[in-house]
Amino acid sequence: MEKQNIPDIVIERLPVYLQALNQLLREGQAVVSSAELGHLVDVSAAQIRKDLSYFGGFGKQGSGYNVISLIDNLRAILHLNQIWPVVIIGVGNLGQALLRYQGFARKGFEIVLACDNNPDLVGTTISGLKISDVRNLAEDLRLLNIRVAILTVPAECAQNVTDMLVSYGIKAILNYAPLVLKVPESVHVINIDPVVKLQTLTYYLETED
Amino acid sequence: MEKQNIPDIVIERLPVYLQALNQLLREGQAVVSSAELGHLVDVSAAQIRKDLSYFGGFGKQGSGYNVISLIDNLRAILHLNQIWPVVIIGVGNLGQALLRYQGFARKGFEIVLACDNNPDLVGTTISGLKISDVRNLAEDLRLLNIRVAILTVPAECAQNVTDMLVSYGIKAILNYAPLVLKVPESVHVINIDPVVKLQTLTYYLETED
DNA sequence: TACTGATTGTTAAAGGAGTGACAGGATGAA
DNA sequence: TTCATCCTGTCACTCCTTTAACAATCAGTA
Repeated sequence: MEKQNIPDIVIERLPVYLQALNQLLREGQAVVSSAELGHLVDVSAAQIRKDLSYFGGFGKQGSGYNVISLIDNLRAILHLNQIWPVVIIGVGNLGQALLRYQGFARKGFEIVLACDNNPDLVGTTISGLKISDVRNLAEDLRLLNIRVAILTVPAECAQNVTDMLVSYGIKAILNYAPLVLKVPESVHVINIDPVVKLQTLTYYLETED
Repeated sequence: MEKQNIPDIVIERLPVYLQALNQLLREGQAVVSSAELGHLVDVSAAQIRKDLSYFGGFGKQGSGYNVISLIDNLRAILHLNQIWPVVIIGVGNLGQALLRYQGFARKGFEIVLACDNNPDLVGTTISGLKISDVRNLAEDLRLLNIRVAILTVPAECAQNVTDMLVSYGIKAILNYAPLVLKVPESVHVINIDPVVKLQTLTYYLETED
């Protein structure tokens, strides 16, 4: 209902706010002002208030935002009140590292499936999860009701794999492969190729070397 | 000289264009139109022409852009005509995966230093590189003339490590730690916490589960 | 209760970014 | 050479995002 009118860029900031709020919670802070939160995440206070006001008035004049309650609201907005089952496609270096990463579980995600096409890998266990054969992907995804995928395969097969994922009902892809994936409008993709990000950074560096 | 007036968002698109152009080069295509390139990277043709025109007229009316020459120009703009030495700070799962990743070398970067504070790791060799003690960081960075860092340490120590890096002359940080780093204006940071990206994606998913 | 200080939600204005349209140059064919 | 076609670079316009300002409201104190 609310979805269509709210800019993507606002949505991208919400998880960052959530991150900072969780830190405040750990430190035992009960209330935070837009100015203080803005300082933590490097966003202007006015912008934070405007972003949050898209979803309703969560703050209290004179004091600010209740940390716990704002966390709850943001989690609801971002649909983080459930644990999302996630598949990792491609268990190379990066896929294995993500499998071992302990940061997903507490943040609303659980890696419940990891698959590869390498017969040496299929059947082995990494971080408590048995690597599945990509040939079973359709059934695995259906049985586990997975709609979120992390794609860590080589660029050469990334589009093929993506087409499979889309046809099997995947709706969100976190893409580590170095290319722009073609997907239907109903599927959401975020790219995080480290090389692209580094190449953005070097633009700003002096080259007198 | 050109730097100040060009929007960050334009700069962020350039490496993506470069990625697609390299693919065209591998496929042997000599010339590309803004429309075709736009289709590859999911950007409008007008936007590509406008982005490129910030830096000069690289195209030819009637035919389009010469692939090789546009690659050369973009590489120059992004300062990729040199190999940038890079340090990886924190050799946990993710740091090790990035160390083993072969995708940096051909794209303008070389991991020349990896360090950690874990005595069990220091001195071991991963992917041909001997892990250095973080206590030697100041000298290592100076000797190797490193200005680009990849940060893969736990959130708890990320800001401390960042302060060290900044004081030792690091100017660009690719931050995998789940927090917003505080740095001086002269230092550039890009964040790629996978959890933040996933949490952005789930906003767009139906929650009837 | 009345007053002071603080902070939100909202509105209007300012500032940036994206789009559409087209003049003008390049190419190739007749 | 002339003509028809193609595609860039750019300008004006529209749309989107951010900022600044302030009325409304809350909490604490006297």
